[in-house]
Amino acid sequence: MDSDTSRVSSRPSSPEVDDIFISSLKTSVRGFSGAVSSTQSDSPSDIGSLRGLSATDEESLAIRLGKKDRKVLSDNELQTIRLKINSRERKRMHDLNVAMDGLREVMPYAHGPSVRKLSKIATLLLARNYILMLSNSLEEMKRLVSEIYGSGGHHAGFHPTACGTITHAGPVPGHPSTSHSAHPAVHHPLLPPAAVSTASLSAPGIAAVTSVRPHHGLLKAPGTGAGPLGSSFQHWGVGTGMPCPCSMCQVPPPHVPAISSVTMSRLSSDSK
DNA sequence: TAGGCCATCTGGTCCT
DNA sequence: AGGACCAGATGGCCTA
Repeated sequence: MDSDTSRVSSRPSSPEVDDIFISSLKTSVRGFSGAVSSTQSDSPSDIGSLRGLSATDEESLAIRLGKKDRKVLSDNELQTIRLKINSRERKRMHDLNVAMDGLREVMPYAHGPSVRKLSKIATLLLARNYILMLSNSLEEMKRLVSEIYGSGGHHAGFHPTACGTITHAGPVPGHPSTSHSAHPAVHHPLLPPAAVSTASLSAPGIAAVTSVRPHHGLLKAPGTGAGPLGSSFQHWGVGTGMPCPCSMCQVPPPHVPAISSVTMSRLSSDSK
């Protein structure tokens, strides 16, 4: 199910498009909008504006392009300007996607050729919940530390063995891969309440998704099998000094308003 | 085939 | 004035 990766690869971003766009312009001067979408010239925005570069249209475009002096630009000038603007926009969106990929990489989610890439919306929602979970965990850890060591607070002694004999070689933010199934039921900030209530951290609900459509199943009712996301959240790396958010190590963090009902409904209905 | 996701184009607005 | 940002529109690809 690496359809997404194939899709991505089959859709090379920016660079090449310029050539296509330019060539399309060469073959059809009137098609100012006909870069990749051949039918784009039929769009409402084109009607009565960019379609046939008549003198009047050129002028109107010139005005829109900021030529308040109503200077009439030549076709080449207009094309050049449009190409430049389009190129900038593509670059901007490309940079945005790069940043989105960077965010995906540090998310507690399985990565690999066989795992479909998180959608943008899913990435953002997951990131949000992840941050909330980290915040809750941090607060809880602080609280526990103060409780355990009191005002004396020799924090140096805090941790490892506090979680029992289990080795916390689990994932840390940015390294979501390992997991251990030691502690079964833990509040999962990345799951909506409904999912959390029925799913353990072995997270069936999250799981199904990874194989097919991660972002949807992620917020969906429990399925079967443990997924990377769910398992990856069970523990934190010891070496990192990060807290273990599992139920054995701490009380479940307060309920986090994970996702709006609107989003939830959309994602759940989207799950298929 | 419908729906989801995405890339791209485009025009408007705001900022420097 | 030019660039960045944003949102709407459109069409392509993919999955169920």
